Amino acid sequence: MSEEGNKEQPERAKTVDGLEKKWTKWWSEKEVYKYRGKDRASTYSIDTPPPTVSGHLHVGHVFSYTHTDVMARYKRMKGFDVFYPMGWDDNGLPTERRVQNYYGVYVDTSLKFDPSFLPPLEGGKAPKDFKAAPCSRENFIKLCENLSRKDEEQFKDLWVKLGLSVDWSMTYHTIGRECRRISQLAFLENLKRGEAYQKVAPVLWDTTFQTAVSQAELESREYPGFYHKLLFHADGEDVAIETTRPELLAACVALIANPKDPRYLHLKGKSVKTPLFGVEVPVLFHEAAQMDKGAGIAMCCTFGDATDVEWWREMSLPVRPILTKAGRISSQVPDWIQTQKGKEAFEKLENLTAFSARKEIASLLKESGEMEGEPVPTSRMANFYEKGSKPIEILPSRQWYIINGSHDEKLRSDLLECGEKLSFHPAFMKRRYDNWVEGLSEDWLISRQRFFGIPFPIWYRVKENGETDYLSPILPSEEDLPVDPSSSAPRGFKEEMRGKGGGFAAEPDVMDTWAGSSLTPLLASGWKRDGELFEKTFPMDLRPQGQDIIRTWLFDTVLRSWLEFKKLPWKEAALSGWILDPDHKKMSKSKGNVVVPKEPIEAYGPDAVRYWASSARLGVDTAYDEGEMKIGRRLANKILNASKFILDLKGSEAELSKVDSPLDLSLLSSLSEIEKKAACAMESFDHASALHETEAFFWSFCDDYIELVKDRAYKGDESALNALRLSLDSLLSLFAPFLPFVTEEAWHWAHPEGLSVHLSSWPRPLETSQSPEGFKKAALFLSLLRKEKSEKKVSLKTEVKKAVVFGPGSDEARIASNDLKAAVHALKIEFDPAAPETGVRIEF
RNA sequence: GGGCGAUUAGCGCAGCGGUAGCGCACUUCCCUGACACGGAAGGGGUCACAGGUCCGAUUCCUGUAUCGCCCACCA
Repeated sequence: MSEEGNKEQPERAKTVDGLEKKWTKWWSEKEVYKYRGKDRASTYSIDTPPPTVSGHLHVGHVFSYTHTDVMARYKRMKGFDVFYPMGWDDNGLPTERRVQNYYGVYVDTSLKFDPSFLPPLEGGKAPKDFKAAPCSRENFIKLCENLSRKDEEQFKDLWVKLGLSVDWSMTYHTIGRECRRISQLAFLENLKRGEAYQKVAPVLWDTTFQTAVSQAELESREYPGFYHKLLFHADGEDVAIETTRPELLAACVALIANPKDPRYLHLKGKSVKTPLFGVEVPVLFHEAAQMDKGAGIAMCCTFGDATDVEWWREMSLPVRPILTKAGRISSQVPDWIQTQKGKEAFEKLENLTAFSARKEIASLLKESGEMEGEPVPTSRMANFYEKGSKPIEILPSRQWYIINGSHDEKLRSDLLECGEKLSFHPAFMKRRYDNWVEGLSEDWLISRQRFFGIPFPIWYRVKENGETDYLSPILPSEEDLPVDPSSSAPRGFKEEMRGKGGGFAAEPDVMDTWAGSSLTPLLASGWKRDGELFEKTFPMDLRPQGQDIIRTWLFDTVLRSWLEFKKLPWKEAALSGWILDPDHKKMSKSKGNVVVPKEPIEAYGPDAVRYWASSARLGVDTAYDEGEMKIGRRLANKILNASKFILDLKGSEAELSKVDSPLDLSLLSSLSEIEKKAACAMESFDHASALHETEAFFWSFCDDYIELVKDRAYKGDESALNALRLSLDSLLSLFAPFLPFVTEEAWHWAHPEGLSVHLSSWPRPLETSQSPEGFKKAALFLSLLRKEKSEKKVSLKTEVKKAVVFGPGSDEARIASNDLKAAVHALKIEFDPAAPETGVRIEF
């Protein structure tokens, strides 16, 4: 490096440390990632997954968001105006629970908004005799927004550190005013078109959270239980059934056997009496009764499981619910139990949880001699609400639904058609969508009996007798949205009329969190808010997301978009895999194996962490691997040092017309091949091979090409200097989507007054007169000569008399004759293409 | 029970109808004028198993096993 060189340029860094601060600031000041909004054709719009801000930061976040960012940066360099907003998901149960604890409050929907409300706590620990304070839903939402803001800062900090090229001026919140407005508006549109409806029906019910939940929120878990053999009484005989849920005996409405089962045919048209309670129930026959299960005859209760619901519905059985919403046996003896013995038995079960009632009834049955043998332990799969800790119950209640094709074959096939038209990456992920749509058995239950969330924009008339008339909803007009019906009155009513005869009552429920999330493409692109933006960005180009939420987020979004526009919400869906811990267990908070993303970013640098993430293909579960990050860091440092070497050479320029040496032209051809391969890989969402193609070429470029032309370059050879500079620019661009920091740094060394590398264009392959083969063969022979020296245990710079290069391919390497000679420090070089085998020889 | 994916060197992963690849780790050598947070070279694999198609299969087909995920099963 010359003295003059030092004066012209500030000292160039040798390692990547500290680059992120410099460039994140510069990117933000120069608005490098701003969406310019020219028109639809030049726009590439991304439906970014809004992370749940009340969750803790997790290295898995880094993984999938990097995949998206790589694509965003690639598209930007391809000349697209990238619309890449960020949303914050601050809706839903996790936030609700956090806010309750943090501020020491709970929601009382009967309260009105109090602008001067101050929560009793602000983080910290609650004192011993602390009692949470009630507040209105609106106050609660305000508190949530306060707390979420803090969490969002943390997330934003991470995203910025990681180098996500998000346009931060386009940020949205899922509990924000605009999201509430859009969610309510979209719901009212569904309602208007008859796609949303309410009904009283058995629903999946979580007794811990005391809310209805949807099919999509279920997960099955192993659950221990006992088979109990109960004796029902028929004329002159006992009929034994087996059940794992004897506590529901009082809710029994029938015994069901298979119509082909000879064992029970004689009971046709007869009835039996239940043990303990002496309630008369019919013996009925249905195909769904399995002869080989249990005793082959089952008791149908309202409701033990989905089969009970099926029987109840198809055979018009009565409803005899005995469980409360809290999951306890009700505290009043139901009127269908009429015997004194039965009433006494029921009283012993009152208010017990299902779990305790099971034990109690078993001992009652044993006492009365109506249970055969002892309960037999068994383990079965039971459905749980994914966030719950007790099995789901099925209770009848009034809920809101949105159609999803489960009962509408036309809609179902339309939705399957949507799946056909959407490009899934990787393609096999489509099967999960198909399976889900094909397996839907109920419409989407969207009402939740929670307080925090987006309220339904509905009031009901209250009849003169004080009963709420759910059949006559009162709807707000579009310009009044968002509304909270529990704190404001519908137009034409005074607040005093709330809950009174002739007045109104609010729909107390809130919407499923996915009801809001399923609208992210509408929310982000400004539907019913900014018509111009909407035209330019919707339908969106890309939905990146996790494979675990295909059945929820992806499907729900497709559904809402289909119902609203009869259009797909996006063209492509990119599904990232899981992050596993180094032992290949799924990383999760409960296992305590979560890595906080800040640590590796600080230890290895953001480019290194991005390198690890980018190395994994879409849809492939990937182990957390710091080794891979070390490689990324080494690559980033190498890029810096190779750039430094090239740019420190005197008089280096980047003009193709000045490159005339065949080897240099061949190198550029070889590079062009990589540019094509990388672009092709990127277009098919295979960022990992784009990166690895580039990386492999880059190492050969450093090890072989630079070594070959070093001598010429030092001597100021124009052709070599220009080829080096041209290659450098191209390589920096190829790496830019993956390693945004180090490429930006080196790019600015090369173009001190220039734009960001991220706004430069993706390299266009150059056509040169030389094929790539010459360079490849020269590199091959250089490496053979190096090997020869290494095996002869001499230093690479040891001077040798003669180097002989022979065999097939040696003719093509002739274009590097002088460069090879210089690189191996040979006084003379000879070629012998006639030799049958490829090889080299060195004479000392 | 149905579906989807995986199985290739000690580890992490590519690949592909024609002699098995990359990186890490390992061994040896080198502070060579971009880089020691570096470089050069080397050893290491019956491509899970069994059949089939083919001149030829790690690759395509069928089946089996193991692992992971999704759905169904909850008497």
